[in-house]
Amino acid sequence: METGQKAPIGRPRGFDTEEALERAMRVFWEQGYEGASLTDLTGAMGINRTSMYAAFGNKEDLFRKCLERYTEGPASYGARALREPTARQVATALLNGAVRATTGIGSPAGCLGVQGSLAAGEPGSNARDALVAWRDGHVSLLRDRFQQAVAEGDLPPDADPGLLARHLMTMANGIAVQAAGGITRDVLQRVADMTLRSWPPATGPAQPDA
Amino acid sequence: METGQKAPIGRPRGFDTEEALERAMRVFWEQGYEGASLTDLTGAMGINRTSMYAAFGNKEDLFRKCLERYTEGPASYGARALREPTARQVATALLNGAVRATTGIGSPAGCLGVQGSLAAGEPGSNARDALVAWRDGHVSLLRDRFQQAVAEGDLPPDADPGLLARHLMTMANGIAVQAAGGITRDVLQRVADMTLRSWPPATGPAQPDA
DNA sequence: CAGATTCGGTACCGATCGGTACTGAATGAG
DNA sequence: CTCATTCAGTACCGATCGGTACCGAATCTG
Repeated sequence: METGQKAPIGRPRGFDTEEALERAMRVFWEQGYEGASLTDLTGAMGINRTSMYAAFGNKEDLFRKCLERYTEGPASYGARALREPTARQVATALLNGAVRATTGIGSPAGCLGVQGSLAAGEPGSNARDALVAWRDGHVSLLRDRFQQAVAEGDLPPDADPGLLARHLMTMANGIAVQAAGGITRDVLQRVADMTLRSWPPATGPAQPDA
Repeated sequence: METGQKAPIGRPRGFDTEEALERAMRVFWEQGYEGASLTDLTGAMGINRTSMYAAFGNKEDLFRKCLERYTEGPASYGARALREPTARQVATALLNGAVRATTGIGSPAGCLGVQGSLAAGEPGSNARDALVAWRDGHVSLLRDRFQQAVAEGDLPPDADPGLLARHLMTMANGIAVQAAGGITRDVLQRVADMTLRSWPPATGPAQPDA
């Protein structure tokens, strides 16, 4: 059985699963989990319901797979940012990446990880929880990266890695909301620049007013 | 006809419209426009469909009225912040208010103006557009307020009021996303404090790296 | 009282929701 | 070739969607 990997039995699949997943991802991205009906999804994927269920499970499974694809595709700037040499460069790459990804010319506005499902009724609760975990996972990765920066002396010893990570993710998610509302890339880039100009912000007690 | 204001003809309404609106607002807040079904809404309001349609129009009208109520209730910190004497105090009141409102103990987590409808399918597009306009309206008010601060010398003459306003709203919306994900008030307050510690951020060219 | 008017409950509308049974077409193995 | 296996299209499932027709109950004016 040298050819174990190949030669699937039966009629071969008539569509490209990667291409179909890409199109489904864009529908979820544009319309959110609850707003994307199976008719919308399969219409964009170019297949019918039966093929979708056979290939991907159900709507929830499809959403999860789209989220994975999103993470490795449009949101891959996050993983790249973590590999930047300094904490400041991590922050810069993250926010610049967020601006670019949420305002891509050929892509839906905003971020799938935010508008995919932020508030939902009971049938969409699993998708919502999946996105909460997704966002929190990124914060944890950022926190670990900043913890490392503190250990390396790249950030001051009294810096709070968790707080810096949360602050940065808050800004990135805010950018996603703006982008979903149609704010243009150049405006959001200036907003990101403004944040980065005073980064890292002080972690200690509040500075005197005025 | 001195009593023109009173004595409505016919059977009097058997429920309090303000109370019903308050409960509907919370359902939209928790579940979003698309995630809140008429059954959910009328169930929480304690009335049946017929009464809801007679009193409020339809689901879209109900949502708009809930958004108004939200603006004048839980989101009234926005209008209050604009009346603070200095730009810095405006920013502080806004972010502190956002933290409190999105993490209220007896209220749903997050912000109706964000998670009410961020991405939606075609049937929810009107609600989504209403929220986009709602958020942009608040940015415009902030921009005008900061423009005034520049004129008063409260902000430096080279400050960009529109950019400062957008930056602040981006942070507030980011806070709303965090809160929707269950992040607690004390954490978000520290994030807000961190932002305010370096506010207003410089508007000019980027500061030298490191 | 009678008559007009409005509210509230039931029962229903067509459309759409996510999901599936069934059937025929296309491919492998023998 | 035959036969098992898989894919894809149709047609459908019960449930729910937002919205409404209808009618009795309740309250006004006169």
